[in-house]
Formats: sequence, C-alpha cells, structure tokens
Amino acid sequence: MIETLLLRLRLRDDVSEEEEAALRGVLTSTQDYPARVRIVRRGEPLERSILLLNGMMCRCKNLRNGQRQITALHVPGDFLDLHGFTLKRLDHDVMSLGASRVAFAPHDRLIKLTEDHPHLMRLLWMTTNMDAAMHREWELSLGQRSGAVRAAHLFCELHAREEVVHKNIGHTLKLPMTQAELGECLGLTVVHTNRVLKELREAGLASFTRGDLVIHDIQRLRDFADFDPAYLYLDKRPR
Amino acid sequence: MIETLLLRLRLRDDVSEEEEAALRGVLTSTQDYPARVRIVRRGEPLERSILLLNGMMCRCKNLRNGQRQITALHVPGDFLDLHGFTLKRLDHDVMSLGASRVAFAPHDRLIKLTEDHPHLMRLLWMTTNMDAAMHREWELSLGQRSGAVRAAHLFCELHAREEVVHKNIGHTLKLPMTQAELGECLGLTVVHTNRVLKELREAGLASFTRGDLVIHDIQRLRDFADFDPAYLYLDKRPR
DNA sequence: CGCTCAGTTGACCGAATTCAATGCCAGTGG
DNA sequence: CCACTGGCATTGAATTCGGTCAACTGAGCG
Repeated sequence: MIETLLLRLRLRDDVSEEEEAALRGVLTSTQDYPARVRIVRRGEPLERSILLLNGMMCRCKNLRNGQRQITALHVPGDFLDLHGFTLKRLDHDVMSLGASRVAFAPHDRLIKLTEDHPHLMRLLWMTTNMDAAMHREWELSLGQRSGAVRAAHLFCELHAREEVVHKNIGHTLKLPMTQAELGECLGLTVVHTNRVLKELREAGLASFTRGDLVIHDIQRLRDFADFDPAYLYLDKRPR
Repeated sequence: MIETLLLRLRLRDDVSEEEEAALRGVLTSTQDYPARVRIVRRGEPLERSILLLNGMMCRCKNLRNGQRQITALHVPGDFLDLHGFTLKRLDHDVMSLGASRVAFAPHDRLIKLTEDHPHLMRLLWMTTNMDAAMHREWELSLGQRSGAVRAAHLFCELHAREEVVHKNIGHTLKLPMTQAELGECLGLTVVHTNRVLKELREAGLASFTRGDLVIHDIQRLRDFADFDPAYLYLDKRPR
C-alpha cells in the first residue's frame, strides 16, 4: 500500500524497519475517487493528510474570473497535502484527474510520529520541500520558457518522476487529463496548448493524445527542454 | 536577533520560553553581506541554514541562455534555505539584494532540535510550507495574471508581509532592487516592467522608484490585484 | 440520431518582447 | 568645476508569441 512512498523515500535515505512500521501505523482507511472530483477545498480546516496510492491528482488555484492555474501534479507515492499538516488549511484545491485511490493519515498520528521518529519526520519534511522545488521549477518555466519548451519540460519531469518508480517505463506515459488541463499547468489557453502539442508532435519529440503521452525521443526532448533533473533530488544522502 | 522570527512564529502558534531558548541555541555566528552577492550557490553541499536578520535577499534560478527567474523574495525573519536542511543542497542560488545581515544555524544543531523539540520543529516545517504557498501564488501570477496585475499583487504581498512585523508601516516600503530584478520576479523584461510601473503610477496605485515603493492607495491596489492574503497564513492555530 | 465534450484549425488581435536610442543620475578623475 | 563613465530608467517602433473568437470535426453516448 505504501510501497511506492517507501521506495521513493529509500531513494533519498535509509528507512529502517521500525520507521517503516511506524509509517504504516500512521495510515488508517483508504478511499477511491472517480476522475475530476474535488478532494480538498481551499480554506477548509484539515485534520488529516492524504497519500496518493493510485491514479493522478493535482492542486489548483483559481482567479475570481474563473481562470485556473494547476500548481502541481501528483503521482502515486505523493503526499498530496502533507503541508496541510502544519498549515491546517490549504490555499488551493486538490482534485483528482484520473480515477484514484488514497490513504488517510490523521494529524494526531502524525504529531505522534514527529515525537517518536524525528528522522522519519525529517524525511517527510523533505518530501514537502521537494514539492516546493517543483513549484520553483514551474515558476521558472512560467516566467521564462516559451510554451513549447514549457510543455516539453513538463513531459520530461513526469517521465523522470515515473522512471524512478518503474525502471523500464519505455516511451509511453498515462496522463489522465485533457488539453485544457494541460494548458492550466502550463499557463496557456486550450487553443495555444493544442498548437504547442502539434509543434512537439511534428518535431518528432512527443505526442499527447487523449491521456496518453508518447515520448518519441527522450534525449532530444530533454535537449529541447534544457531539462536538468537535479531539482527532483534523486540522490541518496543522510538527512 | 531572532525577534522578528519569533514574532512571526507567535503569530501562528504559541512558542514557549523553553522553545525560544532552544531556538536561540541553534544559532551560532552572524555575518554581514553587501548588496548583490551570491550567498549560496546551487548544488553546493550545505551544512548549515541561514536566517535573515536584516536586509533583503532572493532565490533565483537560471536558464542556460542567461535568463533568470527570481522565485522568492526574503525579508527579515525568513529562513532563507531551511529547506536545505532536509535537501542538503539547493536547486537555486541565494543572493542578497540590499546589504544584509544573517545568522547561521548548523544542521547538526537543527537535528538535535528535531529530537528535543518536535513542536518547534513543526513550526519551522510550517515556515518552509509557507514559502511553498508563496511559490504557488507566484505560479498563479506568472501563469494567469497580466503584467500590471502581477506587479500590483507582488506589491500587496510585500506590504502584507511587512505589515505583520511593523504595524504602522504607512504607505512606503524599501525594496532594494532594480527594475530589471523586479522584472525577474514578475517574468517580464526590463522594458515591459518599466511600462507596467508607469501604468500603476499613472493609475494612482503605486510608484516604484530606485528601491522605494510608495503605495498610494492600498485598498485600491488590492482591488486591482484581486489580492487575498489567505495564502500568507496569518492566523493563529495549534500546529 | 442528435447531443455533448474534446480536439483542431483559421483569422484576427493584443500583450509583451526585441531592438535601439535617449535621458538621468552618481561617482570619479582631470 | 566640468567632462566622462557606467548603471539604471524611459520611450518609440517593429515584431512575435500567445490569446480571442469562431467555426468545424470526430468520438462517445443516451
């Protein structure tokens, strides 16, 4: 159930058997959600955090006029709103993109965890800091990269994040979202997102069709996007 | 020395005398830096984190072609690179904007703190999560707001962050940066930043000249920027 | 079959960039 | 005291990237 999370924590540091047991002990029930439902509403008081087990979710922020920005995408093994453990409410919504399964981590159990397992707590803290690192990379994309490069860069990011979990993912990725939603990640309108995807397709870099991303040439895509995975912190060190 | 940090932590939760003492005990020496020097280089291994006592600093990311994006601005009381405590290196540079003074928090002392003072640690964790919340708001700005609104929103943010520390800040703020650097925060070129500032000035909202920001009408500026300070988490709750 | 939703394309428009020139200091050295 | 310099701010003109509006296609479905 938490295998993906553990795998990803162990990429960055050792996790003892005891810590693993403690982490399992934090989780209570699981729940399934269909695609496109809001899981957490901005501002509502939180008493638990949510671990994504399966599927894909996003965090999004709204402008009063209805414009939306997706600020983060989440894959299995991500704690969707672990930052809510210390913040107690969120500044954004959390919604499912594809059908998803989650597990709940009540905050009182997490508090106990911080008291009994400081090292494990630092690792969880680290995961929220890695989320922030992705936010920063997205800021760089939104502020400085062109639409096409931005899209290519996002594809590289998702590929790299997937690759650490499933070594041989080949060249295809499931992205259960519409072009409109992809545009909300990239800060582009649907129309322009469509043109940018066409450009990447015709350049032989990547094709995105109905929730399936096919990467034709990952190396050329990375070159095109000027992609450096350092910000994903894939190295193992004592923390 | 850490009064500003304490004040801002106590805005969000109680901090006991004992925790205050522990926090003071974490800090070692202080150091002064002139304006415009790089304090931390991306990628370099970190063994301490840095608390900003005075002045202003920023975090910035570079593209290979020299384009830069400033991803965060820091005011006194901010831990510049507390995320480096768990990440062990940064994905960005940290540099001073104006002349600044900092204090150092060695990571081994912070580890001790996580073991002895879990509640205080959760508060420090919270501060890194508040940084991430600002990143998200900047993503929203960069992705969805127009140049002028983006600038106005940033001014509102800085005003609000300053206000919690100095209740009667009036209508003027020190921002020791050039228009070029402001543009790097906003994802705009110098030229367009200049035009946007002119627009805000002529609309009677705010004037930015040589490091001084004068806000003519904070309420109208907030309306113009559609500013909602919720993402700054200025409410007090047990965490 | 007709509905809706996602994707696609064209024509046009506007915000922001690029390129280039000019103005405005503050500092410095003759 | 003034000329010179360099960094920053300002403005204009031309250009481009991305947005807006609108029409059309095609797939899925009741």
